[in-house]
Amino acid sequence: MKKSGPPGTYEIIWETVRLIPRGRVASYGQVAVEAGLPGQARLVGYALHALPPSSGVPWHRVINSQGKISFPPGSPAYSRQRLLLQREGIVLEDGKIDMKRYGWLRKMHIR
DNA sequence: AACGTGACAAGGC
DNA sequence: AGCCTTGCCACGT
Repeated sequence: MKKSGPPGTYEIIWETVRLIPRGRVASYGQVAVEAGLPGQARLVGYALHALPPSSGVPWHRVINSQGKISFPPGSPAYSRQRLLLQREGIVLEDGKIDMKRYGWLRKMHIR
C-alpha cells in the first residue's frame, strides 16, 4: 500500500495481471514469469496486496499453483474472490479451479 | 540498517 | 495428501 514502490515493479505486475482475459485465471508464478520476474511469485502476491482500490486490475484472476484461492477458506476475502470468479463463469470444484479449463495460455500445470 | 513477514512455489519426507 | 524447509525480494518496524 501507499508509497510509490520501486520504479515500476508493481506497475509491471499490475499491467501483466490486466492481460488475463475475463473467464481465465493465472497462478502467481505464471504472472511473475510473464512480467519478466521469474521466480518471484511471492512478489506478485505482495504487489496485489498493495493494489489500490478501484484500480480495475482483475486481481481475482490470480490464484496459487494448486489451483486454489490463496485466502483462508471462509474468510471475507475468500468469498469475495470466489464471487468475482463465479461471475465470470469460473466454478470451483472441491475448492479448486480446473487450470486445464480456465488457465491463461495454458502454459501452467506442466509436469 | 537488520529482521521478520507475506494474496507464492518447489522439493523432501 | 499434508507438513516442513528453502529460495525470493520489497516492506514496515
